Amino acid sequence: MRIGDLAEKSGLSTDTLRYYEKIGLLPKALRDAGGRRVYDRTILRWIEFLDRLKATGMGIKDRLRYADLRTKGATSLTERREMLEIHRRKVSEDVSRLTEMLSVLDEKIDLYRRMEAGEPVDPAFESCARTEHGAQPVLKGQMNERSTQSGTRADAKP
Amino acid sequence: MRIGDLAEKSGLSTDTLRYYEKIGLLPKALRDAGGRRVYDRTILRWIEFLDRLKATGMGIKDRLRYADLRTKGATSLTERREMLEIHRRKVSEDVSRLTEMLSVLDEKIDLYRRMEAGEPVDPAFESCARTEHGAQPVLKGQMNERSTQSGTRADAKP
DNA sequence: ACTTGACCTGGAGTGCGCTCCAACCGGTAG
DNA sequence: CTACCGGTTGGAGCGCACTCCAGGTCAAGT
Repeated sequence: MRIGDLAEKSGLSTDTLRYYEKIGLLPKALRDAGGRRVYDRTILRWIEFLDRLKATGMGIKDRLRYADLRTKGATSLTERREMLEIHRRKVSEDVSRLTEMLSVLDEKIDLYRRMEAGEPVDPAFESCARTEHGAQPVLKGQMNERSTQSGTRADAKP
Repeated sequence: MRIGDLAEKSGLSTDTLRYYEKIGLLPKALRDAGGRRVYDRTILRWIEFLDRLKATGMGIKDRLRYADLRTKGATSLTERREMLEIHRRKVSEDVSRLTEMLSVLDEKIDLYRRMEAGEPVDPAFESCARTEHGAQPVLKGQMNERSTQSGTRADAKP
């Protein structure tokens, strides 16, 4: 399997694969007679796992650290487990944050929908979708693009 | 309220606040006699919401787009709602991905724990934690830092 | 009057994570 | 033989999202 095939199978570009090898995320590939990288399919598991780490917010440095530990074999098991546990906690926090956001979005989408329908939405307004509220010029009129701002300051950056 | 206070209350740095204003995420602040930015606490809601969008993976361009729509008032309600709906879908997908990862991590952490305890873990090995498997040099010996690699290849760089 | 400190500006610098490029090489098909 | 494809390298460039800095202004405290 050469780099092009691996790229196709892994979903990463050949550039990215070489880059990952360069920085040490991927082990240095064996070469064929012509100096071209040759891969065996087991690398796909590792790439897939790396990808998952990345997709769940682990930065390159930590992935690198993990990759490095992995090359050290069984002696690094504990450290790797600890890294995964730390990551697990982060992912779990992310899930909470995102889930919370889902309901904020639902409230807001619903609010907007009601406003679009012309429903009077005023009292609960702020408490209901306790985030920012759509628009500030409730008093319509004088609301062209760049109106509401620039108290002092006449230049700034035309 | 001046920029320092806002920074403290919002958790953003003064630099970031000015940067956000420069790119248009925040409306141009009013100025006091001395040319210093003055904020009123309502801006905090908006910042908080922006922060949530960011924390849930919305890039600056989209936040900017949303901010821009917001300045247009009620006429942009539908577009804003559509943006939020699209974002909602993304967030929801992220939750799925992260949740999936949680179980992958749990399996792997558990596997590592069992390996640390010296339990024989071989048959289910690959299928159980169907990702990469910890270490390849099961045959220990000759495993110093940079051993396992560089089959062909003797030069490479100089 | 002077110092301090918070603020102002434009612009340069940073770190991440790729992505693209020029210039070259090697194997195969026509 | 030659064209072409897919690989090789080192290094430059990019987009994002800040972050830092020099050099300056202003207002309030001692």
